[in-house]
Amino acid sequence: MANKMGYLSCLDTVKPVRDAIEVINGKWKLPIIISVMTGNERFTDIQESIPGITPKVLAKELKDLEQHQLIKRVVVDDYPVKILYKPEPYADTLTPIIEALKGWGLNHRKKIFEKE
Amino acid sequence: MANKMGYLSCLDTVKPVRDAIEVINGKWKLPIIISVMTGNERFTDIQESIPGITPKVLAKELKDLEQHQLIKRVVVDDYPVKILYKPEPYADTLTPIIEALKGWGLNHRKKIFEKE
DNA sequence: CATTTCACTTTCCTTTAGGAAAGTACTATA
DNA sequence: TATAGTACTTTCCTAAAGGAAAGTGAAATG
Repeated sequence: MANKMGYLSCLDTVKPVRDAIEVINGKWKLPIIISVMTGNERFTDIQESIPGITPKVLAKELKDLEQHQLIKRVVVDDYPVKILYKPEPYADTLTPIIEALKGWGLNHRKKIFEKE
Repeated sequence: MANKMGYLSCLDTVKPVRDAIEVINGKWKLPIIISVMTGNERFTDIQESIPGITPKVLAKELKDLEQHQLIKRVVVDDYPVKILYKPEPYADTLTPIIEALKGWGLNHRKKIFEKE
């Protein structure tokens, strides 16, 4: 009944990491969350705060993030109608990930510049 | 000389996060690093420890990770020749990211199951 | 001599991500 | 009346990611 695998199981870590990656995958999701958490609320503001993002990509990613309950789309019925994107409380749970990536990225860039 | 942007700058965070994402992007890189850090050294062992990965993808990602100095490919000149993949010390710097993703993924799965 | 193991590579194919450019419908402002 | 801003959508396209299946060459094992 014992298993005869010759490899070491790492599924305890691999599985949840993959679950997380599925939610925040791609180039743009974390940058958008960061922008919204920083306080950018309008479509155009978010777009301008993230260099290189196109409106098509932004619109698609905003929908994904809404589905995952990380942000919400709020329609304000003034005249003219305003649309605001706000972070959901659940977005705060991503802070440790964002901080870890930020720290690593900062250090990595330093490492690259030292070498070359 | 002041800037007249209407948005809030979040580049201090967005830029390093993007640098990090560029290195560990895709479905497979972190799972492979986790497997190698767990102690899997042989191609076939790594492959079997990560459900769903194909040899083509594994070969390609191992090369990428080697280039980023996260793992090294060691040829052991016994007869028969053995090829071992070992984590580089630099791989350890990814531990906070992996732990953050693992924690988040675990919690996320719990959240999903509670809801539905 | 046949089979198996190991570490891949090769081919073919589909899906997804992403970018460029233009357009749209509405409202506001000069 | 013309121009500009807002929040997108649409079309077209390329590149990269990823998967399935088979093959390869060397060496070991039965």
